[in-house]
Amino acid sequence: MADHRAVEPLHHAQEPPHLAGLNPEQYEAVTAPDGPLLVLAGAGTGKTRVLTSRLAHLLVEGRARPGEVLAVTFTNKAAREMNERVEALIRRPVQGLWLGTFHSIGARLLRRHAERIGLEPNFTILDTDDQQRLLKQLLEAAGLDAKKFPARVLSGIIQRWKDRGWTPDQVPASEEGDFALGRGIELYRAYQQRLATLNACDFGDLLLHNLTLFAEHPDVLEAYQRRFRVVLVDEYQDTNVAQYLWLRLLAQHHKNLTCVGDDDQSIYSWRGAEVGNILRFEEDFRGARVVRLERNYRSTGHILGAASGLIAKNESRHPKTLWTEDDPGEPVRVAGLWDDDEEARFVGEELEALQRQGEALASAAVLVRAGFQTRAFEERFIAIGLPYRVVGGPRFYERAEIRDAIAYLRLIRQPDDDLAFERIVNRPRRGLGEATLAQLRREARASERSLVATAATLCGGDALKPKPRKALGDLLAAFERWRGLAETEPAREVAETVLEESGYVAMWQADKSPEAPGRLDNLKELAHAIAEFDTLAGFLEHVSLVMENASDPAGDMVTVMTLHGAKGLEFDTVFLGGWEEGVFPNQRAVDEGGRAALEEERRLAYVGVTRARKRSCVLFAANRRLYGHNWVSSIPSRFVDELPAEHCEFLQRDGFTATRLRSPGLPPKREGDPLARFNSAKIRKGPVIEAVAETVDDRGPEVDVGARVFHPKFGYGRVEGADGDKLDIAFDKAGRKKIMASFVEPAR
DNA sequence: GGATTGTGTATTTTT
DNA sequence: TACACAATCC
Repeated sequence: MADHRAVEPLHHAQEPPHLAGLNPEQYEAVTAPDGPLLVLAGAGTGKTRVLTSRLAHLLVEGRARPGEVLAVTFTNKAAREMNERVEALIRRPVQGLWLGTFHSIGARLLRRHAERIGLEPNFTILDTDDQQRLLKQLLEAAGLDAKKFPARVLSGIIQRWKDRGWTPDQVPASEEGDFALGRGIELYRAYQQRLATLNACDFGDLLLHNLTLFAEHPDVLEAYQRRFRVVLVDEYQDTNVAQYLWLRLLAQHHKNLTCVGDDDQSIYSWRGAEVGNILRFEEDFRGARVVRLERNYRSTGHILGAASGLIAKNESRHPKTLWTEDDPGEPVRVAGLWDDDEEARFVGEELEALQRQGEALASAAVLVRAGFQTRAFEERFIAIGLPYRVVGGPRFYERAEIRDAIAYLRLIRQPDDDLAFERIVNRPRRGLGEATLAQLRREARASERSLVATAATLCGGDALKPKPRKALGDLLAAFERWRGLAETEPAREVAETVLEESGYVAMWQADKSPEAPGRLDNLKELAHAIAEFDTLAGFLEHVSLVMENASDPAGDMVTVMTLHGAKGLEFDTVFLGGWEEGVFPNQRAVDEGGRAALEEERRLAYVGVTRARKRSCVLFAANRRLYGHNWVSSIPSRFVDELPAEHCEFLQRDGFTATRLRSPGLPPKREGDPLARFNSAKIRKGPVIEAVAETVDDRGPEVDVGARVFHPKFGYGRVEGADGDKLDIAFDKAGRKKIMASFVEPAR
């Protein structure tokens, strides 16, 4: 993203900093008059720079005061960066901007007007874990089999509905799939009711409730419409329908909306993002000006050429051609290897070579499609003592101990937070088990009150056995005490006291598992973070909306992460692992999303290649270990074939390490030239992962994973895997089943 | 009520 | 393989 390189100035030296050194297109975008503006900014063309410069420009020119600017991003990081850069450009702090993520601004608006839609201003923001817990309860209450209908799936369905801006009443009946026997919408409604009772929201609600608020209270909407003279949006290609509607409403009065994005980098459709939003911009906002940024300041000619050739295979896109005045540089190297271990070894050796040439490890990254691929690299890097860091994984606030601690704090702030209560009633163990809890829930439901309120009543009577009654009473008394404390003491004091007195810290101190010390450290870090906040409320908001992984890249190390995680970043050298059919493009994505999903996978490939400034290296392996000891053989990704040959260098066998150590039994013995298979393999349509040789039983007919099969009762399906002589088949109509191989025959 | 054993599942994850 | 969750046992 960062473009710090000097560009020959178009205008003269007296230009203010926010206009200095812009190329003509950037200048046009930054200085464009009021009105809808779409900046189509290819990878590495200075997108963030344009956005921040425009914001600075509008402020400096007095076209808007800070309080009249709404600037939205997707990530906190982007928001922070934007703020810093604007301040750097105009050389003073800016206060009063509405600058933040969609979610944080949605929450801010919602807290102001919560009562208008039946919430209290101190509503809790639930995360995914809470959501699923709640949904699970609802599924159970509805008498549905949690195995067959996992809360995780329902949560996904509801989120997608929310992404499209649908309240339960607005979900079209045709959208009701077969989940939960066609009771999805009903469950969605029940879920929303439950949230309202809990005075809680999930992430999707932060926007959806805004939409409801605006629809039901035009006065509120109008106030904001008038207020926001300027609306700026980053990564517009990633907006979902709800966000689009929200923006359109807010920008409607002044119609002064600037959206920056790149349809070729839309990689979040599975999270509800609609590429259509950016493709349709000119229709949606009449008279919109469109500026294309096509001059790339990041990558060499070969890298750009390879990436452009690849992305040109997509049909749904705004055509654009990136160019650079840079040298062609090194061609993109493409290497085929025997298996994932060898792939990792190859990368390790390359990194060591780079290091010998004086390159910093921190300037290199290994990018993969999915998390499981990082393992081979990690093992190899550990083996050769190469410093690395894996970005991603569970976030700080998703860790169990942090969530527990936060549940205590939430409960102090909002006694009716049943989810928080359930989480910590018995952590540490207080002898309040399932039986007591079930009784509590029953009573609570009957009296339509929260668990804490019910518990208080129950402790007064003799419905509970003495032991649990005492334990529960003590806990409630403790909370009363802590709430009193919270009135006077700073948030950090409160948190520390609570964690001590509740026995929570002691619980981990007593724990002898190897993770325990780390967890205690995390709790300390949490307390440290709280110190920055005056109020518990402020901290909790921060935690649910902002808090990120504490990942300080201390020292010189290689970054290993997923392609999704790499968006917006850049490195001198990038290794792109696992370019095999099935892995990348990911089989499941293609199965579920068809051509559109394939194009998204291709965009992901494009994002990957364009992360590199100087060197890009694409890798694929003939054999790969999936979960433990399942080996799959695969053929190179079609994306490998789509890389224009004139920008690539295909490494020959000589480039590989010839000798290998192999653990017993696995995988298929190497016969002849491993590349021979690749060279002869033509990308085939249809099934892509060839076979799970080890797991298909000899007695049954050999059926390839990925094969289409027919079953007399369940109809057509696709073989997903094999276990002995049973095949794991995903039937088009009947769902996923394990079937004896002899019952099916190849389709057609 | 708590510990233990067994079973099923396994993309991507800005908030 | 690894992990989460549920059924099962003490």
